[in-house]
Amino acid sequence: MRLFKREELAVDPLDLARLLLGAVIETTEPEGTVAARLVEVEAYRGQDDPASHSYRGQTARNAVMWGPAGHLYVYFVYGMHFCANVVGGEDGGPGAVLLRAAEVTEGLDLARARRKAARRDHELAQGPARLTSALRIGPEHNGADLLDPASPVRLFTGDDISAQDIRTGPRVGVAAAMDTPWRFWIDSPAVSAYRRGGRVRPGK
DNA sequence: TAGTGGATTTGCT
DNA sequence: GCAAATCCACTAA
Repeated sequence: MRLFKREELAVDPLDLARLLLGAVIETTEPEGTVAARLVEVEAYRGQDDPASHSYRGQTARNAVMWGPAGHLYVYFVYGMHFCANVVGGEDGGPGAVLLRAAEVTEGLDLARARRKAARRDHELAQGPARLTSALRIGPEHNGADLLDPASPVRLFTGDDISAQDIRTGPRVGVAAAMDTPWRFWIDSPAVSAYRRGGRVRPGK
């Protein structure tokens, strides 16, 4: 297992998404280290992708998406949760891959303590906000370099996943992207359940 | 076990 | 103002 190289990640998000399946993300805190193997991701591009945060241009929140590949983009959603992305694409151009689900492989006790609602281990990081919660990724990690061995968040290469084991489908919870199958996953109990885009619960 | 309401930031309309 | 790349506690059967 080794850290990724910057040039490996500076590719189109669609290619980066496949690359990240099976890769391992690891966070280190004073209390210990938690590592997880990515089993589900979604690609987000730039101005040609209406579902992307970067579609309408650069803002204070999504500025990291325009930066160099290999950094972490963390954003806040629904007033409660954080989601983590790996920045891809070329410098000066937006692009990122949302980390949706992973299997915790190291630091299980720590992850269980952080995710008290998870009744089974495969639920520890089964979903984008659960993943950040299990790994304790927060706003302080926004813009962190995933390729620096001294960084609190790092990204390692994992198993080679053969193309035939990669499943694709529409992205989850994205109203504007029902016809772009940019969600990628591999068989695992930790893959999150698919939910249709648009307002899931109309009314209220 | 299935269904629903709530927490509460960000940025566009 | 409103909708969003969500999760979980609570309720009813």
